[in-house]
Amino acid sequence: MKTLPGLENVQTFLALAQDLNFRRTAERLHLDQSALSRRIQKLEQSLGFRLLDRTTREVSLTQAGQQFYRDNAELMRGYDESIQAARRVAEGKAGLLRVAYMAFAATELMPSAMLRFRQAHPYIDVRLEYIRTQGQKIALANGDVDIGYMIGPFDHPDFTALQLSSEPLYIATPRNHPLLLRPRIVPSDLVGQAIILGNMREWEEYRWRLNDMFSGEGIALNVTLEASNTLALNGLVAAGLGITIYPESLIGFLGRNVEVRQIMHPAFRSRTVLVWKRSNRSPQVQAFVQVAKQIGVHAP
Amino acid sequence: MKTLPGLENVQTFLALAQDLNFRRTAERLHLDQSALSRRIQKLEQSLGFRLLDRTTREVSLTQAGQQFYRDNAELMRGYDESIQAARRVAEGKAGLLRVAYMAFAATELMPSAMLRFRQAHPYIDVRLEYIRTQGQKIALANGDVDIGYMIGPFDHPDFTALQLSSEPLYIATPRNHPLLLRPRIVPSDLVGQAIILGNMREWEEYRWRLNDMFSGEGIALNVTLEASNTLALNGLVAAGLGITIYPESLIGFLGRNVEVRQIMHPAFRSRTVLVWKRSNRSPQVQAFVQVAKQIGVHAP
DNA sequence: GTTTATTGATGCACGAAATGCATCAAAGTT
DNA sequence: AACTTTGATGCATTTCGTGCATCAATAAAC
Repeated sequence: MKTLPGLENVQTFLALAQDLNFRRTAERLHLDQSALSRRIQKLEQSLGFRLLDRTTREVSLTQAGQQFYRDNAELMRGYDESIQAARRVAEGKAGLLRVAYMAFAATELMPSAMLRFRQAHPYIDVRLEYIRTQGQKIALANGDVDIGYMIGPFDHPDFTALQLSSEPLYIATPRNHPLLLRPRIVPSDLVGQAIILGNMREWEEYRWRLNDMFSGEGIALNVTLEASNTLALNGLVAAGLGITIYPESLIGFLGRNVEVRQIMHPAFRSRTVLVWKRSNRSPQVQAFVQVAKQIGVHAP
Repeated sequence: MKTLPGLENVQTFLALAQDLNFRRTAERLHLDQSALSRRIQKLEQSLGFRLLDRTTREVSLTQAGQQFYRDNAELMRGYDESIQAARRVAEGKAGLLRVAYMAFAATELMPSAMLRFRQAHPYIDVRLEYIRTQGQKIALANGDVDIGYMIGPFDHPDFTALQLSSEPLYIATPRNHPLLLRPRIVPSDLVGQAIILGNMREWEEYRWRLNDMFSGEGIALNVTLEASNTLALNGLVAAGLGITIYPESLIGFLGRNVEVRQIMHPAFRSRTVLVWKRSNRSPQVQAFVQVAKQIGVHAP
């Protein structure tokens, strides 16, 4: 391992960069001004370039100093977090696991995995967070969460994705809808049907997938109304304004004023995948994957 | 600024954690074994928990030590990079800017912005990378790139998105196609047309957007064939197997054996947005945005 | 224009802290 | 049972960082 220059004094530099005044900073660090002056000199010398321009009257960051400050302020925050993470582990908590989930995993997959996970690993702290599929990809890449339940498929070299379920889709209609008379519903039955869906902002990924399924069958997805929440969606359907399409895991949460029928078609399914960063080899993640994969129902 | 414990000795710990042997590591660091032993003791003491289990015969990382090693190996890599970045700045290079782009920005937007950027900021190194929209979101979040041209719209609190262009879509048909007889092409003309598109893996975002436009008009997007590259796409269209849909910026790259017509509809357009992390305030990014926004054609 | 106050840098003596050497106890190997 | 290798520890030595006093440069005050 190559030894990195100046590491000892980075904190000192950061403190100085904050108020750009040797005497004040020195006082704040309970240090003599001369000592501070020399620390910075030493840091600059070991780096090989200047971080600060100093006249006898004022101090300012050089371009390089600004760059160095931005980067290292961030890194020191990261170091602080790494200590806290390790301390949690040392204190018997086997660590922290941050799990993201979206609506389709919220009713079955996530809760039952969580139940078994808590039993198997009571000392791992779990932090749950509701994030939609698109946001999860970003949160995972950022390291804001460790693992996420999202709408699949998801394919990316930096991530591992494990398909947990593939559930059929259902239509939800008003109670007296003509479609209910049919013995079985297939996609072509939906041609020309007025369809009500959640709006793009909230349901982006799901709607894209639906669009894809429909166009795969050569059927226009005729969205006549959008709703921003599930209650409104249910109400609009019950009132006879159209039908909606729900994955199996959510139909239990529809009101009794609507009827549901499964769409019988191999492509009309919603897949849920568990995704984590390939580089994240923490035991918490591995343990969770182990548990979660046993919960997967209707797995591929 | 709170002072962070143990920072001086983290590198030493990392070196030791790599071969888990005090004597060998000490030698590698040109240090006495006793000194190394004490450094680690001191680090552990300042952290308040053990990092290593040591018997007189073998050394192993504790759980906390593993966690600490994983996190800090990463951080030290980051520190090394921060030095190099600052050094580049110090050497007169005004820094490094990593730009990602996708196909639709590759012909006009990105190259002309790049031209003007190099003239205005000759000392900023630019690294260009071809990444598709979905991958860019992840690369941005990871900090692998600074800024990206992607298919819009894109809305996320962590990012700033600037719409640069909104270009019309065109159909590309074989030379003798009946649609060419119409005075103008509107979306409803495409009902029932056999459409050939790039496959999902490569064209995911574009296809989703197309799906969305079509379903917005209540038209089925009837994809009869998929191709994995542009040449094949062009060939299949020319051979009369169907038509394809291209944004304006790419029609110049189609062969002479196909004809193009603009789709006349306000929603049938492709938007290109420039996206960067809101937290990334580096002057390179700001400078690039400044230049790129002046290039934007047909801006909103 | 002179004085005064404040800035960061520097010479020097001191002291804390890290190092190297020698040695020890523990544990596997022969 | 003798030997080797492991990491820990006591102690003398050296290194290195610190505080104090002071300096030169510069801006503000008079």
